[in-house]
Amino acid sequence: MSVTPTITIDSLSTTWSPNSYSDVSLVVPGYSSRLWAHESQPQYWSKYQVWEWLQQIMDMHQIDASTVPFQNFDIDGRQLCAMSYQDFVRAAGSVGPILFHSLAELKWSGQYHVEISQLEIKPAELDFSCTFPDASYPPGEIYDASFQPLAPVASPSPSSPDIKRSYSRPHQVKKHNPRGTHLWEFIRDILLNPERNPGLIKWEDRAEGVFRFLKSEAVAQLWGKKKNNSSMTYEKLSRAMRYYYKREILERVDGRRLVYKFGRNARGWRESEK
DNA sequence: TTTCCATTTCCTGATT
DNA sequence: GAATCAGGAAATGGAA
Repeated sequence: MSVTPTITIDSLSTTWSPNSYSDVSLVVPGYSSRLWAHESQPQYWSKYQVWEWLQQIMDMHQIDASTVPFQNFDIDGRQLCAMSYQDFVRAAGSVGPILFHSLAELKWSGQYHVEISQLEIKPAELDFSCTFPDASYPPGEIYDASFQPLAPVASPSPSSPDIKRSYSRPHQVKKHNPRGTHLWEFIRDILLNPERNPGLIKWEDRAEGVFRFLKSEAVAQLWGKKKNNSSMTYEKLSRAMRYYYKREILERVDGRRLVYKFGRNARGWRESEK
């Protein structure tokens, strides 16, 4: 599905100001320094850049990529910028508000003036019950507790210091996953977005969830980079992978080196789940 | 402060 | 012989 924009962000107005409450850097340390490498303004992004942006937001907020239907964002920057707040909520569920605010901030930072002081969307209209599919998570696997959807764009005043407390988390947002993305999710995301890390891991049998490391040490280093651990090696990474056997997140593939298979408790890798 | 969890680190031995 | 696999044991560090 692609979202058909109804109200443009440009036409929206609200008391919310991207420079006040929704300063993402307050929520995600390091955001500013990483703040979107694209020189161009979002309305000029290609589809690929839109996906890159999405992926980066997922990474920054440690949101499981499988919870956001990327196919809903098979659009270019111009179409993205034409999406309303509700379009984002429709397209990305509880992650929608984060995407909306992030985009709004980008537009502001790019001198892209957004007149949002007249927005009429009420919090009650926002569907924070839209779900992360429970089935997307194995029993005991939980969503990032640190994930806090930004408050809706309407009242109360975003300048209120209590703003982030004034909206409860969606109840579907599961607790835990305290350190962000799990290793198996990291691996899965590489497989699902090979254009981001070409040649590192590849599917051996997509339908069965069998995959093979092509550059095991490179993957380990990438994982180490993510965990801020420069001494990560494939040896260590593979030990962590083997622990997944017991939890049935991975299954053994006997007799084949560097080959693993997703188990019954691994979610989000099947094409039908995307 | 304690407990829990998901690794991380180190190790020995087996297999390819 | 090197790389990888398997799994035990202990350590680590963040979050609740």
